Amino acid sequence: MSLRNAVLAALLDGAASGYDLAKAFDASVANFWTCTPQQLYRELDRMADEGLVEARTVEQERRPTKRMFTLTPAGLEALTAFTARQHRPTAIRDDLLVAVLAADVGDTEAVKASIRERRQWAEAKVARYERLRDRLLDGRTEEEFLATADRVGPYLALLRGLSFERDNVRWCARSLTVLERRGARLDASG
Amino acid sequence: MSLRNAVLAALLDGAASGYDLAKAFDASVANFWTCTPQQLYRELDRMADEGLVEARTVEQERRPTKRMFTLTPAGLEALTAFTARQHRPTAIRDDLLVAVLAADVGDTEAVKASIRERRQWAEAKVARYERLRDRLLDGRTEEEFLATADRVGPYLALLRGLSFERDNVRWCARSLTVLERRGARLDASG
DNA sequence: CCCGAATACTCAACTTGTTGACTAGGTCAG
DNA sequence: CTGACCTAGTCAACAAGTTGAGTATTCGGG
Repeated sequence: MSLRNAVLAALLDGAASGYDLAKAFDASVANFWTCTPQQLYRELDRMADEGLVEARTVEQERRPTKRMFTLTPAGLEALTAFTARQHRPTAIRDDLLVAVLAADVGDTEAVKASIRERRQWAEAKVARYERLRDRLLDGRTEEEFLATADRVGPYLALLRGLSFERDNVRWCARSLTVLERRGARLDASG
Repeated sequence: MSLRNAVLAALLDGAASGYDLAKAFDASVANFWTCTPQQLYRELDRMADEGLVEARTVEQERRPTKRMFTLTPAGLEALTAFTARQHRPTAIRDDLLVAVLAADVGDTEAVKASIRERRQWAEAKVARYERLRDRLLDGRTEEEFLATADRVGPYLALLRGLSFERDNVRWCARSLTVLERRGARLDASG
């Protein structure tokens, strides 16, 4: 039910095709909601059936026909109702953490490699988010932006994604030093 | 497939019943993997079928009969194989963030209330994790613990949960001030 | 002595999320 | 001029996660 709300929120930025959303998600909503194209198409169909979005088929010159989706008043209402509801806290739900939990018993070297890889990925994500932030700010200071912008929600959501990934980087670095020091110690003693 | 690995990792701490796990999860694995009791029972049955865990039925005096599960060598092997695999990064996947994304358009007051509630919840979680950490450290400094402990994985995973919730608290506070200042400004101007 | 909570599950139905294969033209680099 | 990637989807099947109800006993509080 919540992919639905993420889609509604994404459509606040204007009309989009399923294909657009599949990629645009990556630049905005993906901070906190990922999905595959299939999920999007399915959900968009359902939402169209229920009148939350309107689909217009658009024929194109040298490209496949696409369907553009826009929010309907009913969709906006559903989104507002959603924002008025309570939201349950979530956990991180990350395979890497499960692997770290078992790192001492399992393949420690492989886990260390995974952490290194994750750190790099998170650093890339941080850089990406920072570019997005700069684009949103568009030369203004944060102060100015917050005073003048139409909507601050997307900025706040972006900040959460940014600090999450920064935190990931820090944690990866810390975990690596711990596991490496430990490896050295175990080598020396046993 | 990953609840499975979380269960295997949880069983590293010793035998447990489904019911135990349903609660113990909250104290260790829940940092990064939540589930309902039903999911656990179902998964445990499957794992028993596949020989990853062994179930012993234990009759009790004044309580319902329970089944205690222990890791089998095959289970340990499966867990090791899991730690050797690559793990995909995850997003936060939090309804509250979707609501914040649409906060300007939706019910802003309700979203602010949700953020306040979430902040409190996260603070409670931080306190809980800190108690757990103290119990793990058991009077030792972190340095000492890392040098002497059998397994450091659970500690590292705990640290990730802890910093995640601290980050949540900070973000909630920040978002609240932004939304409140904005509310005041909008009231004054229009 | 009764009510509610805790222990320890089971069964069934449902919604979400994932995976893989398929269609079919357009564009661009080598 | 060919092969790989991009656009813009569709269909089907499955795995994972959620929700709600039901069972049967025991313990503690008022």
